[in-house]
This record gives sequence, structure tokens and C-alpha cells, in this order.
Amino acid sequence: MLRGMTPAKQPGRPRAGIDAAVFAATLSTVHELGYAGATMDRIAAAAGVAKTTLYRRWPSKGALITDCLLDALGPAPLEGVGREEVMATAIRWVAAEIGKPGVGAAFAGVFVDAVNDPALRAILSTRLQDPYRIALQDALGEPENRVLLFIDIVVGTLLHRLGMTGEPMVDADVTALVEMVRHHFG
Amino acid sequence: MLRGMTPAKQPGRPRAGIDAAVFAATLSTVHELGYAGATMDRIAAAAGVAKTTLYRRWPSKGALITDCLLDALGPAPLEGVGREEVMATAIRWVAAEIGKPGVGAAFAGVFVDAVNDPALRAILSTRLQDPYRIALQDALGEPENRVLLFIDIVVGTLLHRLGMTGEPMVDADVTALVEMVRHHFG
DNA sequence: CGGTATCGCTACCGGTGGTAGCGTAATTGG
DNA sequence: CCAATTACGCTACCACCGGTAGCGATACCG
Repeated sequence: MLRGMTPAKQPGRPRAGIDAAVFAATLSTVHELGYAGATMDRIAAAAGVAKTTLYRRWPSKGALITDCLLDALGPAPLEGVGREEVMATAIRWVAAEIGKPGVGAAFAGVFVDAVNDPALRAILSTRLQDPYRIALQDALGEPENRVLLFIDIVVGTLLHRLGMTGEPMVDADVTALVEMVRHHFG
Repeated sequence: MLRGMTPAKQPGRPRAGIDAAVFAATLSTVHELGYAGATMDRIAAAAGVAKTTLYRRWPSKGALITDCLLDALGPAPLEGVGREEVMATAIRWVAAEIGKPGVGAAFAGVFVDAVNDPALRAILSTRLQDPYRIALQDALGEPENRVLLFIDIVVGTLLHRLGMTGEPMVDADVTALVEMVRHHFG
């Protein structure tokens, strides 16, 4: 079994532990200057790292943002949640995350970059969406296509509101969204 | 009354009727090269027009795309539709429009530009969203905030699917969306 | 005609994602 | 201590993009 094995030591200088600093710098820069304003130069400067180092670790700006979102969101908080409450919990969690500074704008930005960049779309789908989709399938026992539709509805609705108004969705509307989804999928 | 008055002739050379050519060139360029690839230079070249002429008529790329979408969509086809069927008709119409070549990508692109550009957000909200929102309020008799939530759900869901998969939503999923919304708002 | 406003064109600006190459620092194995 | 190896910071660079300035030419009104 390979599980649990410590990887063999490689020769050469080891990579510095800069990921946490880079992710924090990315989110705060996106928060302050928006997705387009958060340039790779600025992110590198805010993280105290050379721009070339960023490109040694991530193949593109979109890939960096995707990893940053993955780190910021963490696993879906569905531990011990009863099946009846899984969808409501997921919706309120996503709404709260998208409301955090920088997260929503980063999400929307990497999203549109993906519309015409198949490589980025693959990264986004595989690294970011798939884990949550699988967790939801396990928790709900619903087939894949229904879970995918659920994700489209929840994330799409919340991002559309953010893009149109510049502000995250208020609680009353999130509750209405929860009720609608509950009646249809529940 | 001012209605029906022919505007007083202005001195100077009149504007050439290039809007139709520009809109057609914009959509086809976005379709071929994506939102980011559809540069103002390329759109101008495809329309047979100088780039500076575009900037004389539209203040930014986002504003041009917004007007282009407004022209491509036209008024919502809700004439003579019974109140029960207004939402279903609107959803299927939006789904079909977003599936047309270039329209979905243009929509998603101008959208993310708007997240951090308040001027563009105002244009998008006033010129594109408001007419359809008002038409829906009239047809449905629902309050503004509920119609706005409806628009977020429909447009957001369809755009999220497009961004994530690169393909418009298939009919079966559109039907599921219609059913869900019908039970909640109906 | 003269006045006026638009058009096409060229040239330009600051900035952006992304790359190449260099010297240097950090680690492993002998 | 000495090679080999890998990552780092830095500078320079590239093609390209949104947007602007200024020019002469053109089309209309009175």
C-alpha cells in the first residue's frame, strides 16, 4: 500500500511554504480591486513573492484563483446533518461563503474566464465542483444530474445577484430560495 | 405632446446606420473567439468600421455588448400568454436565447465585467434588466423583489450551466427548472 | 458657399498575462 | 567539504488589449 507513505526526499532546494500567504494575498487583492484589478503582479507583491514563482506553481491566473477558492471554502459542513436539512444547509453555507470579502468576485471572475478556456473549465470542474457534487450525492442519494442541476441553481442564483447588485443576497431571499428548492427536491 | 415628433434636424454630417452591422459583427466575433477574444479591434474590423467610431457611440466594451444583447433579445414574447404560463414561457425563451451562438458568452462576459464596474452595472441593470422586470411585474402582478429573485434564479442557473460545461442547458433540465419555479411562484 | 458633426486612419499610452534567462540560496547525497 | 539539483528573486521582455488624441476627408444644413 502506498497510503501513508512519506514521499521520497527529492534533491534540490525544497519549495517554500508560501501557499497560505499567496491565498490570503489573492483574496484580499480581489476584495480591494476586483477580479480584473487583481493582477498577478499585485498578488505577487501583496504575498511578498516574485511573479515568476506564482507561474512556477500555477499554470494561469484562473488556476491560482481556483486553488485559492478551494482553500478558502474547505470541505462542505455536512457532517451529522440529517438528510432533510442537507440542501438547506448547503445553500446557506454557499450564500455565506459568497458573501465573504473577495470570494464572490473571485468566483464570478474565474467563472467567465472558463466560458472560453476549456483547460480552465476542466480545472474548475474537477478540482472545485466535483468534490462538493460527490459529497452531495453521498448525503442525498440523488443521481448526478439532479445534483448538478441543484448546484447550477444555487451557485448561479447567488452569483447573478452579486453581479447585478454588487451585494450578496439578503437572508430573506436566501430563505425563499431554500423553500423553493426544498419543495422541488425534497 | 412630444410623442411622435420628428426630432429637429441637427447640422453636420449625420451618423451612418452602422448599428445593425456592428451588432451582427459583435455577436459573431464573440461566438468565434469568446468574450475576451472579441476585442474592439476585431469587432470593428468585422463590422467594417473604425475602432474610434465604436468609442464615439459606446463608452466602453461592456456598454457595446449590453446594447448588442438588447438588440438581439428584443422584447419578451409574453403577448397573449395566460398568467399561468408567463413564467414557463419566460424561462424557455431565456434558455433558447442563451443557447444562440454568442449570446450566452456575451451575457456571461458583460456580467463579470459589471461585478467591479459600477458604471457598467448601472447600464446593465437599467437598459437590459429593467424592461424585462417591468414586463414580468405587469404580466404576473407580483411585487418587485419576487420578480427580481425569479430573474436571478432563471438567468443565474442558465449561465452557470453554460460557464461550467460550455454548453447550454438541455431541455430536460430546463423543464425541471420550469416545474420547480412553477410550484414555488405559481 | 460656410458651419458643423461624423467618419476613417494612424499613432500612441498604460497596463496585463505570461515567458526567458540569470545569479543565488537551500537542500541531498557522497 | 563538494558536486548536483531544484527553487527562488529579479530584470527584462513579448504580444496584446482597452481606450484616447489628432488629423484630413466627407456629408449634411442653411
